Amino acid sequence: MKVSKEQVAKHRAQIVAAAGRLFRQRGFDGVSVADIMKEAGLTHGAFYGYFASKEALMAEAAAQALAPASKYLPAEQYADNYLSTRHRDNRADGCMFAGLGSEAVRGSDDLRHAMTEALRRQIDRFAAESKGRTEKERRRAAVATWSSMVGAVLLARLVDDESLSKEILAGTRASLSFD
Amino acid sequence: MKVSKEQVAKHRAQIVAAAGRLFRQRGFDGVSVADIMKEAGLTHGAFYGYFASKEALMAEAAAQALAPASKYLPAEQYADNYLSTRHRDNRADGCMFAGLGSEAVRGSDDLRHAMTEALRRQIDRFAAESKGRTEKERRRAAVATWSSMVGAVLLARLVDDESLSKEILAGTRASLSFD
DNA sequence: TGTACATCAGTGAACGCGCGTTCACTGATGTAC
DNA sequence: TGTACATCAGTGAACGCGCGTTCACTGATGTAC
Repeated sequence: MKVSKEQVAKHRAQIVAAAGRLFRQRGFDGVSVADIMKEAGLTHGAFYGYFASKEALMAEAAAQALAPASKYLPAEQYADNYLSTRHRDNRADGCMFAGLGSEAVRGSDDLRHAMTEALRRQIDRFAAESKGRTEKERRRAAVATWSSMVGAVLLARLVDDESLSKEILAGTRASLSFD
Repeated sequence: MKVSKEQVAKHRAQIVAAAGRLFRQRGFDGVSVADIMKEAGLTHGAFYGYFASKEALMAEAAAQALAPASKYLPAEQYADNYLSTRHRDNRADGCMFAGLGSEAVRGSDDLRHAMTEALRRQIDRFAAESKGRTEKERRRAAVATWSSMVGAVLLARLVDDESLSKEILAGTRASLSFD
């Protein structure tokens, strides 16, 4: 049955949000269109009224999940949260790069582009709070900082030894220093 | 038709090697059992004479691809190679962590265990060549170094802008310092 | 404001396809004499 | 060393299944009068 325009907008947002969470939790290939639509409270048939393909939703869900956070945190605090066991254990709401990075490498141009733009924002942001006399030095520090944060969460999740996992998070956190 | 014992051993090695390359290149879900067997020069039906399941092969191929390199390189030189565009562009023979990390997180216990053991070896190795007066400090440095190297290759591959990609590799390389 | 009808979001069955896995069969290997 | 036969690695057809996607249909929405 037809549904009001407000419902349509709400349903679209629900689909994108559900996809963002499920993809991060189970990976792009680990989630079916039917899974996403069920999570959004609809049946799978309605999907193609909203998106051209699963691939198109992947790019849109990623762009949405990568949008800048509403509240800004200083880099020190951001790093504390990022390198926490809470983030490590909460893939569904966590970082796209650490959660879907190696799958996204093989993704569509749109997906990779959305991730590239988000990465640029992240580096610019860190550069503003990094040590270094020149802009070049600060960017260099920002790049290294962000690489190590993403790598650390990825490895901390991968490892099957809780104490090694914590060592990775804490060791990486301790090696970071901001302005 | 039956085949000699030498052939059997050779075929097994070919399957594991083909799987290691294809998985890294296209991801676990992007490669079928038939793809692997074709690459190994056999037909798909023979697969289950060698392995109990695709998942079992995933763990074995990972363990094999993670085995310590035959020739040892000093950390400085290892980092140069690791953070090169050559490594970035050669996923099939590259690092398992950067290539399959976010998929392996959702993998079998065996797969994750093989990766954990390889990670331990890598950290021990770097710790031996890291700066720091105490063993604790050297381990901390090694953890941070390895996190940033894995993260950098992952991000350098993901990005759709060649100059940003190179900046990630070079910026991360420049931030590393060994003993 | 009330009524008639065109629109179209959502449903659920159905499609074709590729996947992991199984299996009856084939024919070379390797063993027993 | 030569022959007869049991073994078993490899083949390729077939299986059931879940996937992404399509589509005829339904019925609530929203518009025209």
